[in-house]
Amino acid sequence: MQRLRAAIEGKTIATVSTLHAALKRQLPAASARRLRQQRVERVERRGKHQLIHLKNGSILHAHFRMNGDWLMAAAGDPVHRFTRAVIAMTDGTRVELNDSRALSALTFHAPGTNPLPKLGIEANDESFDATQLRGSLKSRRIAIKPALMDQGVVAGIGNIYAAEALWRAQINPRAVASSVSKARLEKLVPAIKAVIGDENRPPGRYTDSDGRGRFEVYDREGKACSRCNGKIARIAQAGRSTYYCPKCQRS
DNA sequence: CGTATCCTGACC
DNA sequence: GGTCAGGATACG
Repeated sequence: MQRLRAAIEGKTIATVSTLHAALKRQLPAASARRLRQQRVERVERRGKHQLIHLKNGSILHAHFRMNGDWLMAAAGDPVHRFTRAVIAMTDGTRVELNDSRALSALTFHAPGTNPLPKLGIEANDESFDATQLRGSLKSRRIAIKPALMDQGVVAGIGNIYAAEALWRAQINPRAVASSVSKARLEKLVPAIKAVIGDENRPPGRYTDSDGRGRFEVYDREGKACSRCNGKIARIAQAGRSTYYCPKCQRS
């Protein structure tokens, strides 16, 4: 996001091209054409969504889903193997939407239209605290983990961060969302802020260059919990894997 | 609530 | 050659 902002804010789009059928479907040539010669006024993040606001009020919306990332290149550089779309600026800067699985979203929105679904509060919002979270969870009788992944509760929490935050706050992922105590939520809020704000965790990278996992519970089934030495378990919730420590994450 | 769909690299 | 993972969406 910061890199994208630095690369294109204040500059003018020359062309936007899609290189993969799935992306072409989302951003047809006619829409891509409407982006030409538009100045990028600002780049905004809302949860996992990235909004590129253009001079005439139209918006280019991007969402990486799981694997996507921006690659910065210059005119003339070879296009990366997994680049699915390219934003070329008039000064020669090139930004590539790199996504091996091509599940990313890239869509055009005419001036005045809202590109976003209903989103909950941002984790870094000042007013995001235990009271606020309790309010959003009050009526939710689903498990806390899928509730956290609901973008309408807190924007930007995915499968991995939900599990990591619950581990930090020592909350059982199966606990009913509406019944999690205020005291636990008081721990959960800073845990979410810490996990989401961890700049050392680039998107789409689950392991360090040396191959060591960088998460406390995610993808660590059967391994020892770093806090209590319990054995990390894996369960399925809402069709997703949930990893947690049954010994120190009790409801 | 659950399940299928999209898509493809990585792993068996 | 088969299975899985992941986020969002659509649907039973």
